[in-house]
Amino acid sequence: MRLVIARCSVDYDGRLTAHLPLATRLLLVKADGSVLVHSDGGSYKPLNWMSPPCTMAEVEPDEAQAGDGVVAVWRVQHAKSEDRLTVLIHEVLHDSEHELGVDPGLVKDGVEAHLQRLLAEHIHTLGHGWSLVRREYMTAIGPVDILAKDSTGVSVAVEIKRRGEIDGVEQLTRYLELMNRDPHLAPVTGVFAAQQIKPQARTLAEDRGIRCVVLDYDALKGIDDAESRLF
Amino acid sequence: MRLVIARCSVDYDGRLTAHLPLATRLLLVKADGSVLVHSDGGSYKPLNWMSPPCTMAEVEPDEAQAGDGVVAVWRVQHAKSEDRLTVLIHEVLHDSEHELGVDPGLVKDGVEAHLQRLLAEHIHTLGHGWSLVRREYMTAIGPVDILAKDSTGVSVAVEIKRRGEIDGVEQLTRYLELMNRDPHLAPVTGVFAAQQIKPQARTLAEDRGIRCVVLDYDALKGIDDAESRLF
DNA sequence: GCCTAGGTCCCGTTA
DNA sequence: TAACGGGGCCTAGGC
Repeated sequence: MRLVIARCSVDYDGRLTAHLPLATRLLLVKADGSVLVHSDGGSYKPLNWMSPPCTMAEVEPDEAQAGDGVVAVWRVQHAKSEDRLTVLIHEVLHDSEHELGVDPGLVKDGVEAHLQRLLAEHIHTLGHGWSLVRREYMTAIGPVDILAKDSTGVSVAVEIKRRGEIDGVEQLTRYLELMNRDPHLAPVTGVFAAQQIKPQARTLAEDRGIRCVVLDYDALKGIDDAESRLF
Repeated sequence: MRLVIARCSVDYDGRLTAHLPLATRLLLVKADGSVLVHSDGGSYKPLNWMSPPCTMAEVEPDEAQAGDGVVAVWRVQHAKSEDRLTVLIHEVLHDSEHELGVDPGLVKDGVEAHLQRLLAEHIHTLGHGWSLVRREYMTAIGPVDILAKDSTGVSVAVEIKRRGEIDGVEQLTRYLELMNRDPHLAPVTGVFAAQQIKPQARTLAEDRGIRCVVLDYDALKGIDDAESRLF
């Protein structure tokens, strides 16, 4: 990993064109050749960048560039597309190289998959006498997160989201339309379950007879922990 | 901006929990207090991070941590939530501070807004004799990108995307349903215009009688430039 | 302030 | 390989 602090201007040309005027920035060159251009604020997203696979070449400025005060030019070319990043360096304030090695990677917990597992294991939180048929129930247009039966034996398709928005309701609607055409399953009702449900999504869902349920991840995990302590 | 290369482990606890085992990484502390943890590969996204507004405190390791070889602990706490990042530093290999100043920011060209402007100005590329009614035509459920009239005077709602996927077709369908209930507008036909249209989206659109048009940004810009040169 | 829509989205998973 | 769905999404614009 190479770290360079430099006064520079940057141009990106590819899926769009973008330009950064002359200023002092961090240029970060990773071992795989990718380049990030960071300012001293904003978010984790660089101002500009080139993703791997790509190659970086440091070339001499031409006469016009040298006349403008450019001391070096970086050409970063993506290997599989026409995307190109050009850095015109006017002054180098820091330049260091570091050996990092391969990273063991990130371990996550608490995303949608966990919500789905927890809700499947405690399907009775949706209603007394409910039972799980299966998770990831396959249909012709994709998997339904959970298929269950209510206390009267009627099939229920459950769509789970961390944040319930309109496209999640559309997705569940497509599943319900399809499943209700299957005489072995019909009638199938719908439950839209999310940690948070946007007003537009709730309105659309209820307009279509889909029940909305707000999930509490910590409460579900609490039930899970309490039950596992019994064994 | 502070640049630290260190052997460290990192824990994030907030919207989810995540852990990075001990390895050598770049720790980047920006002027606004935000912290990025980068490995020597992957993408522009850090392995872990804390977004501003947040505060970073460097504290002494406790006895147990010191016994594990920890020489310093960074506690990065988000100012408006319970999100917290903890970095346990085992060895510092580099540590430098740099003054960057405020960045003048990025200038972009070629995003959806530009496509919309270009297509609105050259609406005849969709059909001979077509005319623009207006961009961002407001409806009860949101703005339609472009409302136009074809050569016979029939209203056309145009939805523009850089990449045309299924939810764009759903969006246009909702607009069309609503607008066709308005006797002043009906009948309204639909055009789904994008630089690239996914097969599933095309199938769904055509099944609903929506015409699909692939846009060529460079060609539209060429027309634009050619016309502007006439004046 | 919240909410919506777009992104050089990125990135994993799966058909 | 291409497409689809999720993200600690982030970020800009509208109300």
